[in-house]
Amino acid sequence: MDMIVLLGEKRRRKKELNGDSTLSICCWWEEERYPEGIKWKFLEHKGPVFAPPYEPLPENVKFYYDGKVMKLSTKAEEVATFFAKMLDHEYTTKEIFRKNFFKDWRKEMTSEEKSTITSLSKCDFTHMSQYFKAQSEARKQMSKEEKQKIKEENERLLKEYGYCVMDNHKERIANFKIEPPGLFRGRGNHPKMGMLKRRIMPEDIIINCSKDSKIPAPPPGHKWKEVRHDNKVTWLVSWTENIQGSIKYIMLNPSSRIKGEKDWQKYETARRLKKCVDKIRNQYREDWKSKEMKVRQRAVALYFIDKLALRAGNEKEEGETADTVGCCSLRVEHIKLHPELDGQEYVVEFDFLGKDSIRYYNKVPVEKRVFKNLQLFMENKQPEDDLFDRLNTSILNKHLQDLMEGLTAKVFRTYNASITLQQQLKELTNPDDNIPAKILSYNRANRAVAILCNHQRAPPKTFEKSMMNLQSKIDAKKEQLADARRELKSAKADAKVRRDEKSKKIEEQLMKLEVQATDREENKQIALGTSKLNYLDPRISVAWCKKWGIPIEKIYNKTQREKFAWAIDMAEEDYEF
DNA sequence: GGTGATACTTAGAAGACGGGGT
DNA sequence: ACCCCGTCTTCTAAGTATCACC
Repeated sequence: MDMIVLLGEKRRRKKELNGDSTLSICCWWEEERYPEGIKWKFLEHKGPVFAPPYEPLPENVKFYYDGKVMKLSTKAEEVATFFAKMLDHEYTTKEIFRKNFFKDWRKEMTSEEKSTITSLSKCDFTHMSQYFKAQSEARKQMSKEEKQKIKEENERLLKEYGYCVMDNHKERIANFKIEPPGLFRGRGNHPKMGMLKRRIMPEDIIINCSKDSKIPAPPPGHKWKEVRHDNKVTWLVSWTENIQGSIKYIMLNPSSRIKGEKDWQKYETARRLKKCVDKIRNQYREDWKSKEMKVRQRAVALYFIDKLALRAGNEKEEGETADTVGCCSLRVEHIKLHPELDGQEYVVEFDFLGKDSIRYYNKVPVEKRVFKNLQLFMENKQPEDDLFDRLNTSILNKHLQDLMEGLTAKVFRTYNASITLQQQLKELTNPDDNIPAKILSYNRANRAVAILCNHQRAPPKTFEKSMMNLQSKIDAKKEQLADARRELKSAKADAKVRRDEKSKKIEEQLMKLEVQATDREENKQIALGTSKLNYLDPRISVAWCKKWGIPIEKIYNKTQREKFAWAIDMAEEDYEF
């Protein structure tokens, strides 16, 4: 595989540089890799950190039912506090949320409570809510020493539980704290919103570690559900969550060998797709003409996945989650066909909710054949029928596997994201620009990818204000520049040079602010982080930084540099995706 | 081919932090 | 010294994909 060749090449280069006859290994990416399936040989950790136990409210904090003070049992009170803490959120006004919450809350009540509390609308949590607000206010007002104490306690916890040993490395664990109990908040219109997420106990926990490691001890008086020694998986701890019945895991940080290697491999697969994407595109264009309906549907779906970077679209259990779709699960109601729209022919209008209930809205001119096929697929169907009724992700991925080893639908997103970044960087970088302007170009290239992948964010609540602030800074700077120029004009010859330098400096500052304003404005509803972290081959960015003399810190923050350490070490300025 | 279980990646929001301005 | 705002970090939900079993 390419990776192995690259590995050897890099080592050789390093060896030559060092004049070293021994092979010096310093990082995981210079190590030998395990055979398929084996994830580690040694794994030792301290187990998870549990959520702190519930602390009952002080006596003076009251809950009212139907206008009268009511003392709740500890269990019922705990669940009530979950609701009280969310009182300001619009969640708590939603019918489904209230219904689910009330149903689960009642399960925690004593029989007396159950018979008294029969209506959520008669419950008054405002005093409890005020108490929590005062608490968080008090936390902000804590003295330096108190804050320091908390910080030290967190550091101690991190030091003790935040790391594990996997083979020869001490690795950071991503999420060593067990999720605390609370009310489930789904995204979008989730049928289970408001349900009680129960407290996880040691008896729920499966520990995974190696036989010859020091096995973590359960909290006193408790037992683990199970201790196993499975080195075919990467997780350290797992438990089953009660809302969807799905399994949750404690795994390693992105900077770890096990995650980094996989990430690297992901980009190598995408690069292999680059080599055969033309062939695959020709193939699916041919398949638009197939006699078989199944093949045509597959070919049109693949075209969407490739052209529009849609997700695969697995089936979901109805009523268990928010109603969202991806490519294969698109329904007739999610597209509109326009033989002609705004002077363009064969336009498909997409409007559906994707992952996290983020809306995908796009009007796309397509080839005539695609358009005709879509008309065919929609014939005699109801709006709620599947658009691709002969297709699912399993069929699609099986086909992709035949086209290229390791090819799945998501590889197209990775490939198209990375190749777009590379192209856009080539197109947008102006060699004469200064560093801030070059970074604007980088962000614009990144933005092109985020738009392709439909990575949106809610415009920050303070967006307008922050733009205003920036604008007033710009105005002030302009004023300053005008002053400096007047001074320059009237300055005596011997002071001219000094004055000129001053103007230049102010000019540069002004430009930096203006670039910042442009960047922020363009970024109002776009989230760059997701593509940067998950879709863009980091070696493209590293190479770009090297080529133009941009410090890598301008592109990646500390966490990102840790995650992409392999790429920062590996990529040279001539790297090509 | 369908189905449920499992393991892993990808995702936006919320909360914590910290640096610059006053 | 404090506060405000942008950035970083954490949190955990929501996807993708594969596999065993029928």
